Amino acid sequence: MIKVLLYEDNPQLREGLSMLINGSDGFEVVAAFKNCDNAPDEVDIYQPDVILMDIDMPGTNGIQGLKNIREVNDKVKILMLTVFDDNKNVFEAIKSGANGYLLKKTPPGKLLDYIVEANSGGAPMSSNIATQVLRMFSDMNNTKGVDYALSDREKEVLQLLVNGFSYKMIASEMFIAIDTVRSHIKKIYEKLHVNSKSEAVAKAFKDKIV
Amino acid sequence: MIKVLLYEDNPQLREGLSMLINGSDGFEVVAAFKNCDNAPDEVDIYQPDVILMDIDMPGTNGIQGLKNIREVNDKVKILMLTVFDDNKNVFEAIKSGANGYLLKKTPPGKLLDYIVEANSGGAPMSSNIATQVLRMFSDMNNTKGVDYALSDREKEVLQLLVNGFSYKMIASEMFIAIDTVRSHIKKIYEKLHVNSKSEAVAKAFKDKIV
DNA sequence: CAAACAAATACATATTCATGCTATTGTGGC
DNA sequence: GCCACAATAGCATGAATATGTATTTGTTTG
Repeated sequence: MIKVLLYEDNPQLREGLSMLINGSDGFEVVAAFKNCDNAPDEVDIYQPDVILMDIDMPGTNGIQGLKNIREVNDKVKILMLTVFDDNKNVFEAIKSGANGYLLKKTPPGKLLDYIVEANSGGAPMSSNIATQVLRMFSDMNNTKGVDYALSDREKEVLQLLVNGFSYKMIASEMFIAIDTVRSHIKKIYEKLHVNSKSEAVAKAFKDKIV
Repeated sequence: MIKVLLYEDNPQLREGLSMLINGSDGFEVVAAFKNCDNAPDEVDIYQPDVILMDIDMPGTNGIQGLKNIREVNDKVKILMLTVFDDNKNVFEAIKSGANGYLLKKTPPGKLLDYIVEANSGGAPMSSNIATQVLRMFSDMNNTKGVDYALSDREKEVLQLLVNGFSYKMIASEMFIAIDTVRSHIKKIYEKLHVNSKSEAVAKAFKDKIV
């Protein structure tokens, strides 16, 4: 018997989900609430195996509820439910420890499968969500960054700037005159469209130049 | 009719997969190869919709094959097949543009579902793979970094430094005197063990303080 | 309430930066 | 050989930064 806890503000949908789940063998809705204001306590009381958590709720929303629960319980499986495959929320939910992310339009039969899957340690995701996750993943690790066409020498200087070297230190490190360092840096600023050392350093990090 | 291209070194498995797919309505195996040595050309010739790609193959392996194909074609859906849910390969495959990642023990019926799902833009993953991906994702983004015990005010200042603000700009932005800005920054430097703006900015990025 | 601490303010000074303009040298391509 | 360009170097000037020291005002915590 998989014990399910529901968080959904829409009364019709909450009732519908409860009936669907309670009417299926091996599932039981232990409780259902319309917001997450007391989620951690409720989880503690009802000891569910799986939580279905709506994202958009008045009061404490699903993402915050997820975080609150995860602060005290990282065992219960939490499936996020939403109408949109909103990039920002997906990302936030996943990094906050959600076990899956489903669209509300998920057909009822499939929803039960997903609950089972989550309960046994899987990570059910609606396929467009999964696609999005993979894309984020690959974006995050493949971004070569913009090409600012820095010369080798300029890259070297920028690298040293990033490492916190002063002009003087760069000069002695690279065996060139400090005025040369100045020239290089001026050129770097032009190419990066910045006008201070710290901006250059920040940009170097952001655009993964270094 | 979904056109499938197979890469699998084991002859039995290759035959088995071919028969399964060809024997199902709406699927057709356009070709099957035992390694990826000429994958990009073969993809070009056979124009498949979906590629099933074994990871462990002699010669050019699946990961490399994936990369080679993706250099010339980012439209074809590529499903990786493997016996292990090997962390490193999963990661590498995903960031190289795989559309899904399946374990070989996936039951035949489900495999066909997955092919359909990939063909329609989804990202099918065996559930333990999905779990792993989520975990990687959350590990990667939850690293709070070292705690330097910066005060709220100091964090605010550091944030502005990172955004390339000068002392003067920070002062007017935060409605405080420039001398106060100085004090805050000095304190930040002490806590971060640095002694220049650009070092502070670099450290803020590295340690994900901002 | 007192102690501890963060936030804010002030002043002084040496160093470092940003930016302008100019000029020489070396290298690769046409 | 000439051209374009990167790398080097020099000079000048005003702005910004780093660092020290010291005081006042709130807040939090024991």
